[in-house]
This record gives sequence, structure tokens and C-alpha cells, in this order.
Amino acid sequence: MVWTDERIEELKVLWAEGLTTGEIGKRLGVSKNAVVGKAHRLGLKGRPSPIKKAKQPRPAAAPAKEPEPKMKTLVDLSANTCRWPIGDPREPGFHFCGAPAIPGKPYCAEHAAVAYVGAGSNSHKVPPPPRDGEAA
DNA sequence: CCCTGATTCGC
DNA sequence: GCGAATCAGG
Repeated sequence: MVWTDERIEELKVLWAEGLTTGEIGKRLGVSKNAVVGKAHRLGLKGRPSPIKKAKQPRPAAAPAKEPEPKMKTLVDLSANTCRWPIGDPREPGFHFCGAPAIPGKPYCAEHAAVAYVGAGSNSHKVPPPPRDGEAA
């Protein structure tokens, strides 16, 4: 294989075009090794293995769906936080009240009032007991 | 295993 | 100087 000026020029052009050594090699009728070897020998700009480097344009904004800071998940509950469930445990966005609970009670004042309708009323206890685990 | 380029090494 | 072989990264 004789590297004539034409051949070298073609090589440089194709190389500058961004073709891969394999492509240039096929077009030049040589192996990619010859191409890269000659290219390196010529002092062409070597790309540090420009592997599949494709840029993904970020056209629009980045809708970061972050949960509200006030949201209390199960892990946020502590001994004195209101465990009044907000929403359906099976649905996303479910959380707990999280307000300061009454000592001795699992709920805050307001929710405890709803939970224990009247101190002694054994009739309708609307709220489901906030037992962890599964319930269905 | 495919691809890429880089370097080594015998011719 | 040439390029296959080998190496190295993805």
C-alpha cells in the first residue's frame, strides 16, 4: 500500500469528516489499522476513542416532581407526631398529619378529637387505626 | 461480542 | 513507513 498524497488527503478528509477508522479503511481500501496507524503517524488529531458520544438535547424544562415538604411519610413519623392518615394508603401521595401529637395519644389534638368522638363515645369511630402494614 | 481508536512490534 | 497484532475503553 502506497500512501500517495491523494490517498493521504482522502484519509485526512475522511478523518476530519468524522468517519470512523473502519469506514475510512473501507473507503480507502485498507484496514482500519492502516488508517489509524497512518493517521497517528501523520499526527492527525487522535480522538481518545470517541465512543458513542451522543448528546441528548434538553429541549424543555426539568419538571421535578418533588413531594411537598409538609408531606409526612411513614418514616417521618416519630413518637409524638400525629399519625392521622391523610389520603388512601394505597394511593400515591398518601401521608400522615405529622402535627405534634398529644402525649399518650397517636394523634394531634384536632385529629384526636375526631378519632375519639367525645371522651366516652363508643359509637362511631370514623378514622381507621393507623396500624402499619397492610390493610385490605 | 460488537464497536471504537491507540500503541506496539515485526516487516 | 507500513500495517497487522495487540491493547484499551465503551
